[in-house]
Amino acid sequence: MDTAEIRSTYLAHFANRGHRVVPSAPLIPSDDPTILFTVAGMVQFKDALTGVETLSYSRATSCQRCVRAGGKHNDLENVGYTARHHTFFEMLGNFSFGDYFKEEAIEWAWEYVNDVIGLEKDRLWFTVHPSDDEARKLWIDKIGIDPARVIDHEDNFWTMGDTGPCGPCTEIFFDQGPSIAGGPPGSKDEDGDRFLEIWNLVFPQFDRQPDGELEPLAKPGVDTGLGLERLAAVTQGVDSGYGTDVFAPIFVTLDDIVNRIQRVNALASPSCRVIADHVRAASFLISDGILPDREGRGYVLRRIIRRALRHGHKLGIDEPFFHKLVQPLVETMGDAYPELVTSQERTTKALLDEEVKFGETMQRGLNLLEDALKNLSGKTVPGEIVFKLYDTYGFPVDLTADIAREQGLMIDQSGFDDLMREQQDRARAAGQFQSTATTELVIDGEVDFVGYEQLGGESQIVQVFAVQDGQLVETAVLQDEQDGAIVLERTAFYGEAGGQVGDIGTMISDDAQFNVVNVTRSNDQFVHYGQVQKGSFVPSQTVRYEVNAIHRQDVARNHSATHLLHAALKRTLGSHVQQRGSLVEAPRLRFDFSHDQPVTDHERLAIETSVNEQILANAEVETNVLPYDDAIASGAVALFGEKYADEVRVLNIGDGFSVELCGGTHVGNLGEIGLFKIVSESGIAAGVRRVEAITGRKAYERFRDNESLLSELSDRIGTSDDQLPKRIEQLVTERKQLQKQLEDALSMKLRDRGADLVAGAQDIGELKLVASIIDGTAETMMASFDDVRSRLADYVVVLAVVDGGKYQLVCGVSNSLTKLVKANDVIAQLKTHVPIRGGGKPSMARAGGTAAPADLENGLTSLAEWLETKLSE
RNA sequence: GGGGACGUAGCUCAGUUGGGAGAGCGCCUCGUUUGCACCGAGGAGGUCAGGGGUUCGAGUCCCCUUGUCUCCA
Repeated sequence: MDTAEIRSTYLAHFANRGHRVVPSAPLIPSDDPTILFTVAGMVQFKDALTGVETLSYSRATSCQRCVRAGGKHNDLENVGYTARHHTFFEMLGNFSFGDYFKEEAIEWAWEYVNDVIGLEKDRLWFTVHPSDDEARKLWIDKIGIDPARVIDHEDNFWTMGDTGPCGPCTEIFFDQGPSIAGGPPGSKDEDGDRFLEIWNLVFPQFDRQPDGELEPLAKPGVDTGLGLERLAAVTQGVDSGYGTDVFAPIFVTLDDIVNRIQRVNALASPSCRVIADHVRAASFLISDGILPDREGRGYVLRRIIRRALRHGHKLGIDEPFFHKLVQPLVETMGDAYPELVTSQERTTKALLDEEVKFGETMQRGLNLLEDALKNLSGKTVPGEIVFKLYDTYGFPVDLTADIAREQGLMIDQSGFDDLMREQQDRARAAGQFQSTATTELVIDGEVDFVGYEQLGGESQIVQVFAVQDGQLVETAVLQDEQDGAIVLERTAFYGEAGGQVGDIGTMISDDAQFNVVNVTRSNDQFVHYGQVQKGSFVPSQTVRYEVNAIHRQDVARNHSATHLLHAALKRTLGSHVQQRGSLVEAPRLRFDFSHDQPVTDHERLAIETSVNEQILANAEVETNVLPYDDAIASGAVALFGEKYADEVRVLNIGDGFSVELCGGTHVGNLGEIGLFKIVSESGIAAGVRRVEAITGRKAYERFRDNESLLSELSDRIGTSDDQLPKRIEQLVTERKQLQKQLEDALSMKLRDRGADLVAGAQDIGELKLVASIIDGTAETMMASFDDVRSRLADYVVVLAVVDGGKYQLVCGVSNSLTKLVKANDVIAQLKTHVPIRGGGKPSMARAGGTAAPADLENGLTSLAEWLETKLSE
């Protein structure tokens, strides 16, 4: 049975048993910061399994793409050396959210492996948790398994964390026969590949308390995971996933590449297996929006790619090859994963780029290593050097060892390991951020939101809250001048969501007024925060509410503009652009998105222009409410990390320019935005850029201010606006020329001064002493200094200028004399007369200070005498 | 989230307890030569990533910002 058939028969098997077939979630978990990647089928159902969330169905089945290559679930190092580990694999699963339990789960699993796949009973083994009599009984009595093949195993207990849902599990193993080493589960040889775990059925039935107590869960569930590659290997009679049909075209290509260099059976070569595995992980990660990067998920991806490249290098491949494997991968998996096909070009390019980049890193590392080895004494390369090459320059440790070995050297592995451990400890210690457990207000009921159509109306108050000690507390009456919050039956106020801030406005009733300053959501209720202006408010009271229309309109402009910006970014920079954060408020908008380099001026202009063209075209903003699946099928953009209801609101802005799911408030026609202007672009995290922009009134104000700034500038310079750049250019050039002329003139003048200074030199024995305070700056002093020196053979020259109340001194001694007199000694001598500081080399020294002129004069005069005694020593 | 390294002329880079901003290639002018990186002489080109601090003096030391490379979580 080929892989595609296993996939489809599995999903059909469970669909026939009332399961909703749910498509594979992306590899990036939408809203789970605790894991790097989707590591199992249950990841997308976590909230449903724990009862936090209720779905419209209680049974689901899926074929989930998974990556285990970083964080807690990390199989990276094992890949290639065992038959069963993959960084990328597909997990078939069926799930019950408080619906069926052990009996059905075990029965249906058995029907699948036995009836559908046709695995022989006497090749299957089972494990259960020692405490789980129920599961053991089901296997033996209901299914009729030989009790000797149902093994108790302490490990068969699944937990999600230290607390929370957990429960026993039962596993199905397949015996691949005596030709492969290994023993049945529970035996001492269980780590071998002979007995292959193919399916794990987990039964979350307890809720572990902080004190360790296991409390029975009200609605126990089922969560199973069947390894697709393993089952395919078993049914196809091969000893590992690498031998199955999904891998075949990859190995054909790989065989072709490698066998140009050496005779290798690619399928049996660990290096080739690593490469074949990693191209799947890398390609799927890239198609799910990740790019090789320095941090986080992107870093894990980079490690996967570079590990593959290193194995390619080991095989003797010395040119980019990895990207060539994308094509054969798409051939086998493109049907099941259409996103692979659409991203094929992008994936190939990303891999090729990374290959080139890694080549540069390797070359740089080789140069550094060569230098380090040159200066090495002894036979061992110190751990610090190995570590530095790896840590700072990314040069693989095993490669360092290879090169060292070629030169008869060893590397200090344990020294390296120590440093590595320090690095890990440091990072781990710093990574433990405290959980900010804020007590959130939870309010039941659902508000009737009429804010899309109206800005005002009447409603009854449901609840009122007062602020006490910084917290909201429900109260019977909200008094005059009190800060608090009001919950209404019906409202037009938009509650903060999706990056859009809450509305502001007022509530009025008879003699009372409440100013709303913010509105947030609690479940399906809206909480209107604010202050009582006069009177008081109580539940059941009827109020007239009024949203501030100007604020609403400013926000709407920015929100619609945000959608246009998002679409323009995608069109201009590429489809890898994903929204990473968004803030929409009245004065401005802020949009964070994935992009791995700064946006160039040119791109920025193109984006801005594109948005403004849409505004000028003034299309009507269309809103439709559709079933979620229909909306996605029609190409609407949904956001990672957002949960959507079955019915969603789809905004079509600019006749299809931007089609996005959104619950926010928008303008009616794009022209209302007026003008869109990007005011800043910056990086906020690795691979994440931030754009801030303004629209409407703010954009106009900015335009107006810039206009007046411009006319002020042109007034000052005395030219028209459009001539300003040219005129400034002229002025700058002119200034440069004048400066140069001035310098030339000065140096002409100083040449004469040089002659004068030499003429005034004192003879001290064989040498000439020049010691003078001259006019000019530190800069011109150096010119004179040069000039004087060029006119003399054996000399001591000291020149000084006064510049801004400070002295600058320079002292030079001809090389012929530095054995007798050192320039820094001259400075030291001067220090005894004048409070200056400085120093330098024997041939030249510099100093400065804030002495009175007379002191300096005295100091310089004293030098002649000092020199004479010095020379006579 | 925590470390390490780097940013100097158009390009590749050097710059040693802090003391006058450099080399090679490229470019321009002149000369010589005219077949394989021609040669010789002269010249232009720099906010030493940006900002702040310490200092008489900062490319060099300290802090911040920004960008690039890299390891770890």
